[in-house]
Order: sequence, then C-alpha cells, then structure tokens
Amino acid sequence: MTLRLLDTLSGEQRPFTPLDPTNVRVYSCGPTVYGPAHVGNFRSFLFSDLLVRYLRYRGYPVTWVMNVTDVDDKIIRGARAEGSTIAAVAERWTARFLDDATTLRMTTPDVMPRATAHVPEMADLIGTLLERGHAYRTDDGSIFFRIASWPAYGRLAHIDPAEMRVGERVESDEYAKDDVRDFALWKGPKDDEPAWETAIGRGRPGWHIECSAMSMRYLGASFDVHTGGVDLVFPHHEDEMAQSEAATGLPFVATWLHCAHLQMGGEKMAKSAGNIARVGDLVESGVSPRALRYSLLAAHYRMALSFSEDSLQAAASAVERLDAVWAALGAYRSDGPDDATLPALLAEARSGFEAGLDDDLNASPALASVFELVREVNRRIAARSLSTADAVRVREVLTDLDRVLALLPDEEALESDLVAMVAARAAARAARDWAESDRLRSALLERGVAVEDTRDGQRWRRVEVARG
RNA sequence: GGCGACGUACCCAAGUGGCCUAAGGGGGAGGUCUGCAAAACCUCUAUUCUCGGGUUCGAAUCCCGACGUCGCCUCCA
Repeated sequence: MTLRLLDTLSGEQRPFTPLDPTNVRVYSCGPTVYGPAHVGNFRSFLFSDLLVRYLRYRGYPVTWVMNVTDVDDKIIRGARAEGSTIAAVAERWTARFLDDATTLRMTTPDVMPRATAHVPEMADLIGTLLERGHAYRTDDGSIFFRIASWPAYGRLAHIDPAEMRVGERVESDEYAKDDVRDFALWKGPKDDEPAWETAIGRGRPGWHIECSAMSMRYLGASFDVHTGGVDLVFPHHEDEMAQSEAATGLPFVATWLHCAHLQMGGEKMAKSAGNIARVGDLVESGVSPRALRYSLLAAHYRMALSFSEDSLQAAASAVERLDAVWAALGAYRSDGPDDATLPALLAEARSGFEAGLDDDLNASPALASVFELVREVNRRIAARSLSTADAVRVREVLTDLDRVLALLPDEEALESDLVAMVAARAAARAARDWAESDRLRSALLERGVAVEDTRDGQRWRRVEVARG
C-alpha cells in the first residue's frame, strides 16, 4: 500500500503522489515566539514531525520548512512591556522553542526561516498583488487583500464569505478597509512599532503574508504538503492560499493537513483559556520527555486528544514497556538455533505498522502493531526460543520503526561507579548475600538504574528517577 | 446564527457494512516465574459500541431524529 492523506481542501483521502519524487516539500506553520509554546502547540509540531519522519521512512527525500514568526502584535507588546526589542524577545523564545523541540525529539526542520529576515520577499509578493488588482492601499499606508477579487476565497475552510458574521467580531479593526472581511497584507507604520522600509512603502508585514513568502521562497510556488493546527484553517491558511494563488496563478499546496486540538479539562488547550501545560515545566516536574512525546503522538492526528495526568502516566508506562523489552533483548543470550518463525513475525509487525501510518498517518494501529510484537517477543524471550542473533534481529526492526516513532531509549553506557555497583551486586548474589544484593539494588534504583534478575544473570536499564 | 467534528470498557484510544461474541496502551483482580523483588507471561475486567427509530440477509459502522461534548466563524498549533 501507499501513503494516503486526507486533504483539507478537497476533503478527500488521496494517495500521496509527490510533485517531485526527488524532493518532497513540506511546510509547517511554526511558532510565534512571544512566549514558551505549550504542549498543545507541540502536538501540531510533532504531528508534522511524524509526517516528515514517515515520508523519509518510506524513502522520500524531504525538505521540511518551518517558519518562526518573530514579529507580531504580541511580540511587540511583550518587548514594549519589558522595555526591550522584538529581536530580544524573539531570540529568547526561539531558543526555548528549539530546546523544547529537542527535548521532544522533534526532527530539526531543514530550514527555519524568520519573518524579519524575509521582509523584501513579502514586499515583492504584495507588490505583485497590487499590480494584479488583488490588493489596495489605505490612507495609513496599510495594504489589504481584496477578497471580492478572488472568487475562490473560502474554498479551503469550506465557508461562504457572504455568510461570515460580519460586524460582530470580524470588524473592530483599527485599520480602515473597503470590506471588513479583507485582511491585512501590510500594516502601515506607527510611531511605537517596528517598521521596514520597502518597495511598497514603510511598515510591517501581516501574519499571513509571511508564510506565503517564506514557503514559496524555499519550496517554490507549488509544493506538496502544508501542515498546521485546525485553528489555522481559517483565516490563516485560507488567506495564505488566496494571496499565494492570486499572485502566482498556480495551485499553492497539493495537500493541506490539519491537526486536531489537544484538550485539557474537556477544552482546547489554549493560553487564553488558561489550561496549558508546558514542556519545560513538565520535564522539570519529572515527566519523561519520551512519555510526553508518546502521549502527544499516540492518537490519530485528526482526532481531538485528551491530555491529563492520567494520559501522561499511561504514556510513561507504555514507554517503559518498550524500554523493558529493549533491555531484555540487549541482555538476551542463547546458543539455541534461530527461531524459524521469527522472520514472519517481524514482517507482520512491520506491515501492521505501515498499514496504520499509510492510512492517513494513523498512529494508533501502528503502535498497536508494535505492542503486539513486543508481547510476542517477550513470550519468546521467556520461552528462550530465540537465538542471540534473533534478539539482534528484533532490535534491528525496532530500531528501524523507531526512525518514525523516536521512542526508544538512548544508548548510553553506565558511569564507572554504577558499573562497579552492578558487578558488586552480581558478586553478592553469587555469594547468596541477599541483604547486600538488595541494598545495591535499591541504591542503583536511586541512581536511575533498575536491575532485574533473569536466569542468565542480572540485566539493567535506565528508568526515570521519581522526583518531587 | 452559520459551518464542522465527535460520543466505543474504570481511563486513554483504534475500528466506519460481514474476518467485531470490538485492536492497542493504562488501570484493577487472580495466577505462573523469582531468595525476595522487578520485568515478563497467562486468565478475567464492553454479547456490546449515547439514546430512539429506520435501511439491509447482516450495522459500532449507512439514513433520520433526540440528547450530550468539542471546535471554527476573532489572535490561536
């Protein structure tokens, strides 16, 4: 089977066919760096990560672009509040974003363009829209996109512009415009706001134009996949699509993918609602980063997902189950013959994994397939029906699937004093000195090493040290 | 007011016409193994898929209605 994706624009699930098989181009709406992103934001980023990882697993070369919005109202307000500059604010929170992303094992995008470094490209694009009659200026130097000039407006979000609730929440814009539904491409200069001198005049870019300019700069006028959270469908992506296609006359994006919200306490996780959790705080409080990754990744991306203490705890246990079988395979030694049915078992696990992800990146059945493999492998380890080479084979398959999941433990050697403690415990056990052996076992556990006895001797694995 | 999604066990969550007397993870109860543990394995934990009608030989899956929850229409991942 091949990868099938559900495209927001057409509403259809279609086989993925790259525009250019030698370079699949993916653009993801990244963070606005006015503060630390919350785990709801990261659900969306990790869903893009899953897409990119799976495309690469499937053998496609991928160029992944994720923008950083480093100028907007909130950043300007933040800078003003602390008497600093938008550059300082943006730099601080960009660094934090990258730290959190690394913590969650997010693939580093190939390009992470910053809006402020691409103002000329945005001005060019706006210039084209002006020339083509899709944009107009207002007295304060702002430039708006004229929705009336673009009949296709509303196609992505499946809304009729005429039905928009004009007047209730849409207006109240500080900038005068011909039609309240028109959106800002360029905001005229204000005394207390940063502004750029460009071919279209002085001012600062609107939000939507950033993504159009930067995606096209790095991926071309048409590219394969554009991702983001569902809340970006309208107006952000609708506006992006309108202005991009109005400027180029070409289809902007082949497949639009939108990730459902993360919920906490029965509602969308959002800063404004106050129900947010942050990567840094969670990790600080002892949550395993891999458990956090698992909890954000384990459900289908288009389904609302509940985030809670319980879901995190369940994720931690699931990841530990992976750790346990990984350690058991690493410690496994048997001179017996190869297990003749193992290749079929491994092939079945892999095909279940791929079938799940091929179906619009459905992680649930993919993970189910992995855990079914884990159970069967545990059985065979207990029955000692695998050879040493078989254990390596299982590890190789898990490693390969982990290119997509990124959940397996890091391979790190034990510190020398811990190695000594493990050896001392083996000696104590050999001497049947249970008191000393138990003492060392708990001492090791306090240092984050779980020791388990098997008929081949003891094996160890890293565990999260309980804190707080 | 408009548009849309969802409602599956104690919790999270797949499945969307027959392989479902419903994956997987977590939790709980028993058991096996073990010096004791831990891990692991085994058994049990939804004859049922919010409710009421209907279509069909057959529905958790399709249709209609009710109830409930959430989202978008405004900055938002």
